[in-house]
Parts: sequence; C-alpha cells; structure tokens
Amino acid sequence: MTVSKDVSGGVALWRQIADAIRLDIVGGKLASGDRLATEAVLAERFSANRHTVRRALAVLAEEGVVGAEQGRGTFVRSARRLSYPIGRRTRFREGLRGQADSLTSYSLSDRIENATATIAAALGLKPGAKVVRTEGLSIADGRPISRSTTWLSYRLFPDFAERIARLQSTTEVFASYGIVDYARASTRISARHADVEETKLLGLSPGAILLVSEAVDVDSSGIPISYALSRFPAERMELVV
Amino acid sequence: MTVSKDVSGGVALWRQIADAIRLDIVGGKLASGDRLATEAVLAERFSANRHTVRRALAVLAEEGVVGAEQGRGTFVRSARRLSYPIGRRTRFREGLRGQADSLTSYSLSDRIENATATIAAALGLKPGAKVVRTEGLSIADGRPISRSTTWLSYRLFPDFAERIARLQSTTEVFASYGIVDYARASTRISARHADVEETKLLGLSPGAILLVSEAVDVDSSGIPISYALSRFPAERMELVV
DNA sequence: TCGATTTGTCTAATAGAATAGACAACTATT
DNA sequence: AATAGTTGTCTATTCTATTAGACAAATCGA
Repeated sequence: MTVSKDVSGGVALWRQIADAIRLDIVGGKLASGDRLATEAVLAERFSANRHTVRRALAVLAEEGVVGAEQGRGTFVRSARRLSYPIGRRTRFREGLRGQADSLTSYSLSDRIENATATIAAALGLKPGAKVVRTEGLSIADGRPISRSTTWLSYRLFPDFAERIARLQSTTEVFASYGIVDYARASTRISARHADVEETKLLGLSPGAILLVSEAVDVDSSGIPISYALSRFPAERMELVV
Repeated sequence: MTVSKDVSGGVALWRQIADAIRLDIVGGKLASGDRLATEAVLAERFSANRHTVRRALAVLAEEGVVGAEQGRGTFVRSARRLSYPIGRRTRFREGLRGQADSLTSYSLSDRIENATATIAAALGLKPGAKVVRTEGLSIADGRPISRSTTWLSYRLFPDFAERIARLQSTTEVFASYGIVDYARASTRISARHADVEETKLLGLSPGAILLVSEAVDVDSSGIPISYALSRFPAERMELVV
C-alpha cells in the first residue's frame, strides 16, 4: 500500500511506513523469504527520506517481521496472519489447529469480584453477584496472539481459576464441570489501539491495533456460562465468521 | 481509559489522548451531554501538559465528538457506536434500522475489470474473468460509516452498477435480478489503519482505525454472487456476530 | 579483481511535539 | 459585585521527527 505524506497528523511518518509494510506482509502481498524493495525505492514510494524508511525497517526488524542483510537487502522473516474461525461452535484451540506448531495459554492472574452491570447482564446474574475473573495470554509459535479476560459465575465455577491454570483449555475445564458441549451465543467485535500494558504483554510496538471480541458462551440448555473479552493483535490474527 | 506516557512510540501524545477520550465516548462510558473532566484534571490524568490536552480536545471538537464552552467546560456531543449484526442472513440496511435516523448510500464509481486470483476464488470464477467492481460509501445521520468495494460476475450482473446507483440497497438490486433471497457464506474480519483516501472520504482523523470485513454472499442454491470488501471506522461501528 | 548495488553510520540543519508560565475572557455561585 | 473555576491565547524553551549529504562496509555478478 502507498501512504501519501500525512504531515502533522500526530502519527510519525516512520510509523505509518512501518504499518504499511507490515500490512503488505501479514496480508500476504509479501511472502516469507521475499526481498523488500531497497531503502532508496521505499523512500521514493513513501515520499520520505531514506533515514525515515530505515527507522521504519528497524522497528519491523525488532518485531521479527523483517531482517536486513548488509549488501544484499532486507528480507521478510515472519508468516502471515492466523485465522480464528468464529461460529456457533467456537473453540479457540481447535480453530487454530494446523496454523501454528505450538499453542500455549498462560493464566496471568485471577480474582473473585462483584459483577458490573455489563457482566451481570451477559451472564444472566444480578448486578453485584460474585464472579470469577481470570486474565490469560495465549502464545502461538512464540508470538503472543491473544490477551483475554474471562468472567464466570462464582456459584457455578468456584475453582475455575485453578482448573484453567492446570488444563490450559477452556473446553476441557468446562468438560471437567460436566459441560460436554457449549455454544457461542454472541460475539461483539470492535477495534482500538493497544494500551501500554497490552503493548508490553503482547510484544507489540506502541500504537498497534487490537481486534477486540466480547463473547458470551452458553451451555446446551442456553444458560450463559462465560463472558470473555479477548484482544487479538490485528497484525497477527483475523477473525473468520 | 488511562494512557501512560509512551514517549518516542511514533504516536503523538495528543493523539493518544484524543483516542482514549473518544474511546470513553463511543464505548459508552461518557454519554451525550456529559461534561468532560476539566483540562487541568485531564492533563494530570494523562500526565501531560494542559496544552497537549487542549490539542487533543481540539481534534475531537473538529470531529464533532465534543464541544468546548468557555467558562463552563467541555461537553460530549456525539452518540455511541452503531452495531452491525452479521449472521447467515446479513442485511446492511436492515441491521442498522432503528440505530440511525437516516442511512444513505452513494455509488462513488464503477468499472469492469478482470478478476484477480483472490476475487475469482471467492466468486467461483476463472482468474481473469470479467467482473463488475463498484465503490460505495454509506452515511448514517451525516456521519460516514462504511466505505465498501464490491465485485460481482459481469456475466450474471452486467448492469449492477447502474442499478445500485439507482436503488441504493444491495438487497433490492439482487431482487431486481430475481434473487429473492441470499445468504452470507463467509465473513473475514481484520483491522488496520485508514489510508489517506479512506481518511478523507470517511471524514476521519489521520491514524484512525478501520474494521475490515471481506464478505462472500451466495444465492439460495449456494452459488457465490458477490464479494465485498467493507471498511468501517472502528470508532463509529462495531460488528456483532 | 573490479564496479555496481545495497545496507550501515556519522554529522548537520529545519520543522513539529511537548512542556512551562502568565494572563485574558467567560460562567456560575455566593 | 465579588469570587472561584473554566476555557482561550500568548510567549518561550526543550526534545523529537524529518530531511539532507557524505562515506564506509558488505554482497554479487561480470
């Protein structure tokens, strides 16, 4: 993609250039191993100075997206986006199977709290009811791909936090409670910039974009069992409905 | 939301502050008519200078999101995000009915071209087959909410462009071809920054985020009829699956 | 081995981002 | 009418972003 110079828009030119090149890579226009245009050509394409382009490339190199080799050129290192299928039967680990060699999920923290109006409504509880809240992070092939916060009824799942820390998979934890099947009731998708904590945890550069999904899962009889707020780096994941 | 100072990240502090305040507004934390915190308070909250906050507020005022009144304070002007429901039976105009008073769609341009590999695959055509491409823009209550590009088989819909310009509604155009019902086969959702043309057409400020949906619609016998690439400003729209 | 091409490093100059302080103009309350 | 609180405007200073030019260091093919 070509970005015209967008002076004084509050976004530095080198960042716009980095975003544009990254988009070409994760969008599939540039494949792994391809050589990028030379710095001089890129500078002309973006109507910028070569030093500005170099700064953009330095950011992408730090992210592991490209690698420069003196005398040869700059080459694409990373792969394209993962696709996370979302439907009535949405399973995180199943959906990504085959797209990554390794998929690890971490529990960052958990606590018992009182449901806000939003969460109570989603889970069909009274506002202020006790809920379990767990913070998680998922990593595919060494790259963080999701940062999620999940709320569940404390009455139904008092020790959810312990179990998810042990089993990693939400599906298996539900199974351990005797819930053999569950379905996605609703998914609300938005997008925004990552805040500072998310930027750090997901290993992003400042200003990165997150796809945000608010999902409610229900058991086979239609009773809400979990409300999850997941943040996916838009440069690493796309959602397929 | 609180944004810690994020020095040298390539995104100006005044823009980060504007984005954070806009997110509070479109996310529903601040309702229309509410008074914002004073500039001095905001400056402290974001660990920034009052002048920097003023610059952020100036941007939001230009967008029509807030309005400052000397001696009184700064007030929220705009409404929250629209929700676009996506499912097997996805209809743009129906989905937004009741959320906006007016909904107008414009045809910007159209042309006949040869299908790329991606488009041919989506429409079940041979690469290079003739397709109709139309560019559109939709505006709700005076605010642009989507910029879309649609491809259709030229053989099946040779004068699609004329009809959409006249009827505005895709559903009605399909009906005029005798397609009484159609369904959404797949929707691929990603997010990225708006480019310069999109920024201008959608009336956004530079660096704004777009939700991007790639959708394939099929007729009642499962034959693909359209491939649409729609870009929604993340600050004005969310997608509900 | 030579020459062309490409990335790496250095210095320097100019425009924009952010901070700091002071005071004017306006509003609402007492 | 007086006062406190708020937005509007001005000047000045420091740090970053961007441009510009020059040359070194590495690679590759003729």
